[in-house]
Amino acid sequence: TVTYSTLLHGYCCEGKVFEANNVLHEMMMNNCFPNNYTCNILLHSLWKRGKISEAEELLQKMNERGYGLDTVTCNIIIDGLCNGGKLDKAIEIANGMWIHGSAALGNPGNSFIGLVDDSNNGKKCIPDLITYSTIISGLCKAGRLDEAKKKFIEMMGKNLQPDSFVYDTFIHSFCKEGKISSAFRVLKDMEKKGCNKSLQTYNSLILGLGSKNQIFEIYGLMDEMRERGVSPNVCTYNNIIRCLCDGAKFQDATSILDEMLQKGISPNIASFRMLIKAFCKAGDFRVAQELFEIAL
RNA sequence: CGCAUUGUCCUCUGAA
Repeated sequence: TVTYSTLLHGYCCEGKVFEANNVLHEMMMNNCFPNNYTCNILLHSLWKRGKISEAEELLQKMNERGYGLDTVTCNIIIDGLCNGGKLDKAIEIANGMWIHGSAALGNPGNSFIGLVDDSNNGKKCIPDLITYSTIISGLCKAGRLDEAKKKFIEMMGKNLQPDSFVYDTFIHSFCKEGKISSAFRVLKDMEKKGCNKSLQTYNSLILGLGSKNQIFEIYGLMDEMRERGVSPNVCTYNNIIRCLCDGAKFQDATSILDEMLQKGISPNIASFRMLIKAFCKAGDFRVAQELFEIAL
C-alpha cells in the first residue's frame, strides 16, 4: 500500500491522471487497500486540479467508509478553501477543529454535509503547525496582516512552535509591501528562535531590498548564501533581475542571465518577460529580440 | 515500531 501510494503521489504531482488511475486499479487487483494516505493524496490532487465537486464526493466516501479523516485531510481542505478565496470559511473550520475535530469540516452551511461526529477512535484531530501556517499564509496573501499576527499569537498560545515556513510567510509579506524594517524584525525573532535563513527567506529579502534599489545589500546576501552553502534558484535570480531592470541596469541584468545559464539554472518565462520588457522600454529592440530567441 | 500524503519565494491583459 505504501509503495502504491507513493507511486500514486508521483503521478498526481505530474498531473498524469490516466497513469494514476492505473495505479489505483493495480493496487486493488493486488489486494492492497487504500488508506488515509492514499485518500489524502487523491483528495489533494483533485482539489488542486479544480475538481472540487469530485473532491467533495471523495470526502463523503472517506467518511462513510470509515477512513479516519485526519488533520492532513482537514489541512488539504483548508488550503483549498484559502486558495479558492474562501478564507473565512477556512478559518471557521480551523477554529472548529479544536472542538469538533474533523467534524468541523461538516459544520455550518458548507457543502460537506453530515460528516462524522468525530468519535474517531476517541482521538480527534486538532489543528497543527501546518493548519496555522496555511491560515496565516492565506491571511497574508489577502493583505490581512493584522489578523495573521493574531493567529500567530494564538498558535504560540497552543504551544505550537513556529518554523521557518511561518516566519518566511511573514517576511515575504512584509517585503512585498516594502516594509523592509518589519521584515528584518521578524528575521531577528526567527534567528533568535534558532531558525536559520532558508532559501525562501533570502529570496524574500532580496525581493524587498530590490524594491528599494538596495543592490549592494542584495549582493551582500548573495555572498552570505554562498558562504552558508545555500544555492540560489530561479526565483533568487529573477528577483535580482527585477531589481536591476527597475534600476535601468540592463547590462548587469543580462550578465545575471549569463550567470544563470552558466550555473545550469534554467531561466523561466518570468525571467525573459522582465528582461525583454526592460529592453523594449529602453528602445533596444535588437537585444530584446535576441533574448526572445534565446527564450525559444 | 519505522517508511508514503498537507503549508511559505519569481510569473500582473505593464496600458494612462
